[in-house]
Amino acid sequence: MAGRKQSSTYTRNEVCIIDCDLTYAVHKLGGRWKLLILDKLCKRKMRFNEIKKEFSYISERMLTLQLRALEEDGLVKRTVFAEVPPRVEYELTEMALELGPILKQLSDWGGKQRSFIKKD
Amino acid sequence: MAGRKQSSTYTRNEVCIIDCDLTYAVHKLGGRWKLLILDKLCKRKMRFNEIKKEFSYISERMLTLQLRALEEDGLVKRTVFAEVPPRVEYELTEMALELGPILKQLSDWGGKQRSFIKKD
DNA sequence: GCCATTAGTTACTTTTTTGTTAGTACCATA
DNA sequence: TATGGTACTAACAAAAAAGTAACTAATGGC
Repeated sequence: MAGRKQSSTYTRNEVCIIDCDLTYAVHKLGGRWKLLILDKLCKRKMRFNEIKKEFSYISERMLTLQLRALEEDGLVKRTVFAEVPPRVEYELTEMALELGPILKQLSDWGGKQRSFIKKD
Repeated sequence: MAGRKQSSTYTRNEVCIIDCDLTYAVHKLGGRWKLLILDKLCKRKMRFNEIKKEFSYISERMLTLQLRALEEDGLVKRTVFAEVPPRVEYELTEMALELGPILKQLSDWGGKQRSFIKKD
């Protein structure tokens, strides 16, 4: 996100893609781990290491990056407790909760598409 | 899609991501231009160059790649007419049409999220 | 024979995204 | 004084996605 060339075609196209509400939305949810994280958090608030343990192979760096992006986009609320060792809790915002039913439908569609493709 | 290392963490994680119906679905729709193309095609069937003209800055290569991926995933039907110069028409499949209402909701959510974020 | 037209393909470069590894701060406890 | 636990950060490397530019096939009309 930081340190991009402002004039590349890549960036110019991104601007036009973000212009559309739909591609904007997918852009916001498109990180590799974001939806999986949201899925875990919709059950309950979790600490950093709890989330990490849900995904065998995610690196701490990636988890941090994805969580920060979700926070910046108003989908996740991050609460830091002034303790040692540190405790940080993550939970979904109202905005993210509204996404739930839509993602459920998308998930159903995914399952259907998958089995449809496999038939061939 | 072709020629990937089979053993990288990237690929191993992808396997586990594709395992989930939701992330699978987003994976299928996640190409930069795919949703924009679907959006145009849901109005009417179109020829290659017609689609191209809808997007000022897409390259022929990218358009080809995205269309082929959509075709492979059963979202777009490609019809080649045996004429010279060639004529090729693209149209949505039933599977893609079912996606319409879901994408509409996602688009609405995107608009809402965008204005919510801008307020700060 | 030569050109224009459509829908591509190929080889290559650029940019972004994801992953690896080692290290940090903090303080309570042994 | 050393150790452990949590939630990170920084520098770097690997992989994928996107973009650029030049080229192709086929044939009807000139």
